[in-house]
Amino acid sequence: MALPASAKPLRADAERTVRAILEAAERVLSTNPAAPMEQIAEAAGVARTTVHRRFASRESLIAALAAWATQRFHDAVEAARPDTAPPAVALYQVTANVLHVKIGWGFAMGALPTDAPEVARVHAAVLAQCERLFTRLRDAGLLRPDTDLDWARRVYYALIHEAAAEAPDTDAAVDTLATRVVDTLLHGIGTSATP
Amino acid sequence: MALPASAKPLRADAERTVRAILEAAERVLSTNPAAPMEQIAEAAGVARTTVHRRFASRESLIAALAAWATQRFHDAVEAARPDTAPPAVALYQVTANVLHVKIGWGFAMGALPTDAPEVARVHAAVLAQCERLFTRLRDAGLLRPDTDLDWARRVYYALIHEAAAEAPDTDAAVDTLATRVVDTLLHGIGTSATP
DNA sequence: GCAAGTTGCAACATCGGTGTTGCATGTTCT
DNA sequence: AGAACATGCAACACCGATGTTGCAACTTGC
Repeated sequence: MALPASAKPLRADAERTVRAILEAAERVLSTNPAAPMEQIAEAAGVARTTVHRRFASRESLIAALAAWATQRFHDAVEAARPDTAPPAVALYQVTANVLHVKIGWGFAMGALPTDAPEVARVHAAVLAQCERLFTRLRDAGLLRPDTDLDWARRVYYALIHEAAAEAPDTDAAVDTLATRVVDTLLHGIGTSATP
Repeated sequence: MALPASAKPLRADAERTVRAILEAAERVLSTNPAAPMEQIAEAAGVARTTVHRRFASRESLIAALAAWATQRFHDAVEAARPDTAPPAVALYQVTANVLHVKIGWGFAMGALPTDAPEVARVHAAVLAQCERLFTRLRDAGLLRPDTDLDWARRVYYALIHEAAAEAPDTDAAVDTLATRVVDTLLHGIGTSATP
């Protein structure tokens, strides 16, 4: 309906504007989800009417933001080849890749109602991917045989969410965070092994 | 300013209304933080004007909701005697108590801007309490000596948040969840001990 | 039972955000 | 250079949420 991408080949000029608006929306809405269009426009360095020209309604802007972030999310997971790489490697790689995206698009990825079927579909796909990866990890003996995979997945998501809150987006920083996330996920923060 | 408690001894009648409104606000706002006062009033079974009579503005309703939940939060932590009980026991007890409160007041406790100094103060106090408990756990040899206490605390909060998402508020269910949270916090979901 | 307090209802004023239009001034692309 | 496109600006209509008031009917507490 109001999808700006793949509808008409936008002029280079306008394309930059769209990007600026999406990035501004991420920044502004992450600190105040109810912020008016005016603030987003201002943060993007454009007039309010321009925002409305690119996104018919506030709703469609939100939808586009969600779609954009979701696509990046999906790409980040796929790039780690979670179905074919050795499970331990895949876990680390997925973690690092997703962290990289989530730093900078955290709001759009997390605190956004995914009404759009497009977005929900991708999220479901990634969820299934995650489920498969965890199964492979369990079969490889890295997770306890009786692991509740749903709980495991939710803990994993939560740890990534927490780690992403520490802003820096350097490659080194991302690797440090990913290491910490994977280590905490597998071993917790305690000293002893599982009883 | 707009604190309905301890200002004037409200009539039993009105007290019930205030409670109903706060509970309704929790329910409604948790599914839609931007929901209009009308919906909250409807959910509470009162007229919109009544809500305005008890809470001068939307802002003050939010503030009262945050204050109410924060108080319960604080009480839940204190009831576990985290400074005097054996650290392992305290950890479990705090977890169970907080889970009990967080199920049912999750929105007010988590997704609420804590502008009020009252609320911020209590949150800071609980945070310090948590820090002390984790130090005691570390000194008791239950956490690795090199543990990043800030990361540990954030993981702990995140796990509680996740666990609280599973609605049931039975004593048995809370104990099951608390066990899972503590176990995951200390040992993660992997098989082997820390390398 | 009576006074004080509480609620629902209807009506009103107000405000801020949303979305639209027209036009003049740039910018892009070929 | 010229056509097509993009943007800023100003003005407007509109809507829904907020907050207020007055009054009649009811409940609570003593």
